[in-house]
Amino acid sequence: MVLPDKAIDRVALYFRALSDPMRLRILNSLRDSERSVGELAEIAECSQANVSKHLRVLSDAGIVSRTARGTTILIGIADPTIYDLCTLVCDSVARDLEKDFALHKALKNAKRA
Amino acid sequence: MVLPDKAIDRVALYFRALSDPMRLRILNSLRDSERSVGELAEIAECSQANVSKHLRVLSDAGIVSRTARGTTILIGIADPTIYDLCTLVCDSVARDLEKDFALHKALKNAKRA
DNA sequence: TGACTATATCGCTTAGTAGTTATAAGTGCA
DNA sequence: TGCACTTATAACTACTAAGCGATATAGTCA
Repeated sequence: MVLPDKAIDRVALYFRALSDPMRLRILNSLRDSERSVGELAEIAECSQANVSKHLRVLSDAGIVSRTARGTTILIGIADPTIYDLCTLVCDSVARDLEKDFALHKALKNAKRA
Repeated sequence: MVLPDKAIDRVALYFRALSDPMRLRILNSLRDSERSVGELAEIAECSQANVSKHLRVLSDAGIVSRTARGTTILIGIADPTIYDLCTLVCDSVARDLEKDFALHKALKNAKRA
């Protein structure tokens, strides 16, 4: 498959939006319900200014949506695909960790022998 | 779902490995077959040193494997999951672009009216 | 209108990373 | 042993991004 450079850049940008622990924490806390910026700051244990910047990255990537609700802004998931992505990656990471663990165990056994 | 911080960091690292256009190009050219570092540098139009660094990032994330074959090193895909990921993201990006396009068209029509 | 609340943005510092060139390290071969 | 070839690393520059505090903006209510 040949992908045009622009598409590749776009895909890279999407992955980049998901490449920060703080942003993943934010997304994780949006699984069940929408939340205000303030709530997210509290949950993610992070300053409001910082959360706001991360939300900007996420909404630029089209992952997150904002809805003005009175004086607050509700943040929700615009693209549920991310949870499929995260599930895939989690599985992959888990397999990797198991492999590490198995290797570690094998080394320990080898040393004992 | 509550994820431990370490797991989140690991997932973020995985996404980060996929968040660079050059690395995506490299991975894209590994779809059909393994390739040497030199070949990858040629395909991706990028210096050998740079490719080497990108490959380090990819193999640290467990995405790519290296096999010494004589004097060269063959790079292959260790975790085919990435292609599922890329497909999902490509679809999502495509939807987004269509939305942009529809919006653009609507705006043009509105202006004309 | 003015005070209050919620969110976004600015300026700054620090850290990380993509790219470069030059060089080192490893392997196979004459 | 020394040469050619392939890959990895080091040192450097330039750029990007994360974090913080302070400030600006915008909506709501008295």
